[in-house]
Parts: sequence; C-alpha cells; structure tokens
Amino acid sequence: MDTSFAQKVYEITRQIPKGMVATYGQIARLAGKTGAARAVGHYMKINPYAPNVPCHRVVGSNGSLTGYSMKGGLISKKKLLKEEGVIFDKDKVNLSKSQWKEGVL
DNA sequence: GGCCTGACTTTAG
DNA sequence: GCTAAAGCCAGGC
Repeated sequence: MDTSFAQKVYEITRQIPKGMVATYGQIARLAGKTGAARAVGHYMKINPYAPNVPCHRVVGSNGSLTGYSMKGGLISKKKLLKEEGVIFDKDKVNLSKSQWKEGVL
C-alpha cells in the first residue's frame, strides 16, 4: 500500500486534533478523490497505523458513528469521542460544533 | 487471479 | 426528504 491516496488518507486522519472529528467524504476529498469514501473506510478498517491513525475520529457524512473494528465497537468509539470533548447529538456527532476543518487554525 | 464485499459519498429524480 | 445508481481501493475467498 504505497499508494499516495492511502498515504494521504492516513496523514489527514492523523492530523485530526483531539475533540474534533472528520467525515469519510471530507477525507476522501482532501485526499483528492471525491466519492472515494468507501476506500477511505476500508483504509480505516485495515488501519496499519492503528495508534497513529485515530480512526475513531472518523464518522459518517451526517455525524453517524460507523464501523470501528477495534474492541468495544461503536460503543467505545462514542465513549472515546465524548471523553475527548466531541459534542454529541443523541447517537451522532454534532458536526456543526465538532467537525474538524483542515486549516481552521 | 478474478469476483464480491465493505467503516461511504455524491448527484439526480 | 427519500430512493436509486455510480464511483472508489484493497482484502478475502
């Protein structure tokens, strides 16, 4: 997996600050492949950079918690995000307040 | 080595 | 607002 796309996806995901979340579509777009969110999801699944890539900070387009292959599943995921300070709206992430935006310095 | 599936998104009707 | 179809990458069988 020396593909620049995967590499970019991992780098972008790695840059997500604590208490923030990004969507698959956004990452895919930043990586230069609008619509390749599926591939992004797959990269999260295999996640060869598990500790370096906080895949639990990646959620669906509308803030829905999806996937998470690590132990605990979405339960742990939601918990982690909450602990990090991500604003939750029921079982979804409040993107309006906690969606990470590249360059929001 | 080929087909199917999967943590999805986007555009169009 | 919802449904349908197309597009993307790699792993597993």
